[in-house]
Amino acid sequence: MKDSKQILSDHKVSVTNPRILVIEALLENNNPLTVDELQLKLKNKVAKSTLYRVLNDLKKINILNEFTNPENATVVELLLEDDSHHHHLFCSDCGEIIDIQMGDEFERTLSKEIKRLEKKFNFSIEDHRLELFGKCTDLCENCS
Amino acid sequence: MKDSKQILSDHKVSVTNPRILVIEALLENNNPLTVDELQLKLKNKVAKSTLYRVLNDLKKINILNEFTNPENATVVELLLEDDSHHHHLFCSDCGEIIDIQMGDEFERTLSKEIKRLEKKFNFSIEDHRLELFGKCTDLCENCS
DNA sequence: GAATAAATGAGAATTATTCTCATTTTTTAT
DNA sequence: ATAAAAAATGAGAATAATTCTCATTTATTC
Repeated sequence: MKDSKQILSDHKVSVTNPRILVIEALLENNNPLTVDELQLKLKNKVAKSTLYRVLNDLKKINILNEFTNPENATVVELLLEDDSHHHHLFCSDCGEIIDIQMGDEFERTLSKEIKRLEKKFNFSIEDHRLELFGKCTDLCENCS
Repeated sequence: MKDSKQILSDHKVSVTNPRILVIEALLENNNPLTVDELQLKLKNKVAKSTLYRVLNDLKKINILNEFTNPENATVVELLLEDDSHHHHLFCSDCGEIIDIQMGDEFERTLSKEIKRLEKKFNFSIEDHRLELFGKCTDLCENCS
């Protein structure tokens, strides 16, 4: 597993206990967590205000991705250098969020479309996000 | 312009003044509005609690699309029968949100990918959302 | 290791949204 | 058209998520 202290010093920010604990909690999970789930994992070890501050710190150094699930709860995940571009699949039954990669053909087609839209709307498009919504049919223990 | 009273009665819900005003405010704009912007447009005419209730009512009858902008503010737009499937483009300078349509080739490629992912994760995927982020370079009066 | 700078914890403040309930409006049935 | 019943509204209280404040603690620098 990656070294949380190393991650922090690589990004030239102070290495503190709350930051280490938050990064470790996020590293333990392969998939994104809601802030509530994260808070639970850290129970008592990091103050609520500190947790939010640390999340903002990690966003500032660009190693945290933040988005919302279909219930509008905030979801976070670590984004380390070697993670490649990915999207998310949400289960509306159990709330699970799965990281997905789209195939090359998809990303190529999307790039073409983005070029077209940039011209059409005179925009410079810098990023995109694709979210898929559905139900995990029998994969997960929460969904029957 | 569409008749807001008609829309409500077509969906078998009571035709009330706050609902009419909210629908009309949304009809006036082609692009989505944040709840704050909507509240401003309705200034004094609809109570805050009623506005939120009406938005929930419209969601229940499936004529309202709700999502969040990159600042996590709630954004809403009317979704009437003849509106076709579309996505959103966000300007990070002025906050404008533009409805966009993707070309057929894109949607075809996406469908193929979705089938692949359904098998891979044993999911039934029912919906998707694509969001593009960028800056409108000289289109808009707010962006220099 | 001392001085300086930065981060933390606890809880107050803020913001967005939902809830409560007495009153008003709309619908239904005559 | 009217009365009774049902549903929606307004005002503000309650709740939830997030940010802010500030005295204390912890990290960094030299």
